[in-house]
Amino acid sequence: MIRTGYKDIKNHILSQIRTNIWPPGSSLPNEVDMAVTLGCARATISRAMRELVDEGVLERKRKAGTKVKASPTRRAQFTIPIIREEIEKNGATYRYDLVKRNILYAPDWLSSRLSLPKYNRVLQLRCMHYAGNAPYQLEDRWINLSAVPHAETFAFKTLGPNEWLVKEVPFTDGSLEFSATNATPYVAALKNLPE
Amino acid sequence: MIRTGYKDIKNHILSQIRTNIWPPGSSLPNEVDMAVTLGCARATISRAMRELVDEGVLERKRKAGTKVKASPTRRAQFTIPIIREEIEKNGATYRYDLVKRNILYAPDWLSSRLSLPKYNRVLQLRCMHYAGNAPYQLEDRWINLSAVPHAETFAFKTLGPNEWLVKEVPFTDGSLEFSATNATPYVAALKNLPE
DNA sequence: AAAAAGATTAAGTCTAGACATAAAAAGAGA
DNA sequence: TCTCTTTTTATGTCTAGACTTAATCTTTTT
Repeated sequence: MIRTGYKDIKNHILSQIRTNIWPPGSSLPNEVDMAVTLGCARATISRAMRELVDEGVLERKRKAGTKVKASPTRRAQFTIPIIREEIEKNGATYRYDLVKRNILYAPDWLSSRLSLPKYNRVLQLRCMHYAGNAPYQLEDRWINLSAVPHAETFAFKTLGPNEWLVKEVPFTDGSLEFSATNATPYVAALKNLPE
Repeated sequence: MIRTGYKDIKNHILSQIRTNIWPPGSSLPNEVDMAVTLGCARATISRAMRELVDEGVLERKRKAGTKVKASPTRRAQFTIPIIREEIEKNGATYRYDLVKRNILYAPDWLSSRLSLPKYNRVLQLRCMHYAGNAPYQLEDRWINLSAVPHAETFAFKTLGPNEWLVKEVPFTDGSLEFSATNATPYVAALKNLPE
């Protein structure tokens, strides 16, 4: 091994965990010691460990040290596609059509779900996305006009709301909250979900 | 501002993006310049930018530089809960019960879904999870015995398979594949999903 | 024995500098 | 004009050292 990079360190740590030399819950050597035994700088160890924390493998606390997570967090990550990209990736031509455009006060079920104030104006858009000539997806979207007021002046005739929002309101903080059900019964080594 | 940390840099970059000074697709100053104008070391800029790449806000390429992602990747991240933790978090007492334990050859629908070889032995477990006295969730789990052979000798009488697997098979690579449907119609500023 | 004050430790971060590497841009030659 | 080679440039990574900070451990005081 010519050089020990942070990726080598990560792999080393993972293999120690896999072979149960460092079982779940156990403590790892501290950064300084590990840097000495593996022959690299502390910063390199630090980066490797930090990434493993991000990946849900390790836990760290000041002074207490670094531990293998007792119950490793299983994280799923997925990308919310822009519909156009999804369709074009499959080789079909994308077509967009606005079916309905409506400004109204948020109905109760919506304002309670989003904890909006009473009488909050929202823009309702109903759009069809076509793959070739076949209807692909019906999008029913509600935009909070007090958060994105200039959506009111845009017609959404040719550009879908998702793409418009992505372009016009480049970045907004906030958490994406949604519910997903019906995981398929699944097996693979140890990873699966209750039905 | 006493010191400019990498978090300050991140916030700075994000605010430049939000205010459209650096619109989607545009290039950011290079690390060295930015370090000079913001008064910190290049490594600090580098870390800030690297994290923003991880978060799907920026794109970087050697020599080409750093750009604001044109269509920011919306990433959703969620944690697959250990059922016990989920129940106990809500204040109820957790109880586990094994309903069925069965070793068999993987049925066709399963082996094709997981591309297992023909005649692959699997362990089927059906377990009830109770919150207090009320049934909370029925778990139907299939474990690939050629991947985790020692699952065969464990009875799963008192400990559920999820927790056992997490403890016994500390870490395994592999991707978690699953399908989720029925996103709730949703609004908040710009974030939502097609129904 | 309990509470408060202090010491110690390990992670968290920043710096300045170095070298590596991918890719774009510029130049040379056919 | 096209292809090949060279240069340039911005990111990627590593290092050694310093300082900060949260948390634990120890000691002292009540």
